[in-house]
Amino acid sequence: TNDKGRSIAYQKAIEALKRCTHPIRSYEEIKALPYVKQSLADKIWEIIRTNGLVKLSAFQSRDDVSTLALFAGVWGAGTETTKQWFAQGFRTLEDLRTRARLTRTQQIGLKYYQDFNTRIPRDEVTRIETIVKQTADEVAPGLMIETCGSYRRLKPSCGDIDMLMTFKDGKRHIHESILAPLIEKLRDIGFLIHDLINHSETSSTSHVSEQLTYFGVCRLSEPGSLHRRIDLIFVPANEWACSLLYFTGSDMFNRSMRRLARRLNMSLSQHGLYHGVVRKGVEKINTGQALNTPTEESVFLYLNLSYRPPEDRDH
DNA sequence: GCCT
DNA sequence: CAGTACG
DNA sequence: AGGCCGTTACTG
Repeated sequence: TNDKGRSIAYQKAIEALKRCTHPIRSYEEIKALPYVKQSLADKIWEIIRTNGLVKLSAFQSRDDVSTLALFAGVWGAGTETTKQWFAQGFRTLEDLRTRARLTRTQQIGLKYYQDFNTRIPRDEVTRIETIVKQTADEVAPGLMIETCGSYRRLKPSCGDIDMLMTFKDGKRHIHESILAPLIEKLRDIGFLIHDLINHSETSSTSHVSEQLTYFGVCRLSEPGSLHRRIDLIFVPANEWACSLLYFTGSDMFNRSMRRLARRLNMSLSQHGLYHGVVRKGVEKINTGQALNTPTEESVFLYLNLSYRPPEDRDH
């Protein structure tokens, strides 16, 4: 439903369950897990006992719930849009295609609905990575490129491809005129099929950061290859570590690390780690000072955390 | 829904 | 601005 | 009781 906080609580409980290595024998053992109390323990116990959950089955078979879940698979459509579509009487993807008013990105999201919702095997990500790196060597030499996301966390399959880039020579500045050719070349060789977000060409006047974002759709030339979501992010060298941290995730890991930073009167984002931050409620009175973060390890150190390699960052 |  | 997206 | 990530970034 709309309850954001509850959804987060459920996710935390799920992660706690995944972390639990020993077999669960009793109701009390469940309740002893972090983020699992009465309500969730009851539900988990029912799942263990009956191999299902009456309330969940009833929920999932509701017409609105299953339709909203279907529509949520369209990239570019979120809770509000899917609710609107349902209210307008649409029930199938064909309804959306023929009758719904779609934004440009939603049209792409719908067109490749099946492909985007199919996981990408590691070795395909590796092949895609190779193409981007080779092309970068040709048209924008001197880039350091790291494939992040679940790939860097060593997952056997990935939802999309996340590639982070900066100049090996930290003194060079990220600039549209250098990066647009890379996107263009990738398009020319038939690798990039569509743009979803292309900051490298529509350089906005308002952006203060040097970060450039490209979200698009790519496909390997081999017959039968699916269309894949690819994100290319270009960052200045001084933001490399925090960007690497951010782009590697997982999302829950990032959020807990940012919460910790906040508790320590610091602030952490993909741009950097700041200390001496003064907040009053939600707004910052003082933005604090940027800390020098040459490596991911340095960020862990500032936060008094022992280092965790990417494969241990699922939560 | 759980934590502080 | 609201909505959606990224990890 | 109030928070649950980011003064995150982009679209329309």
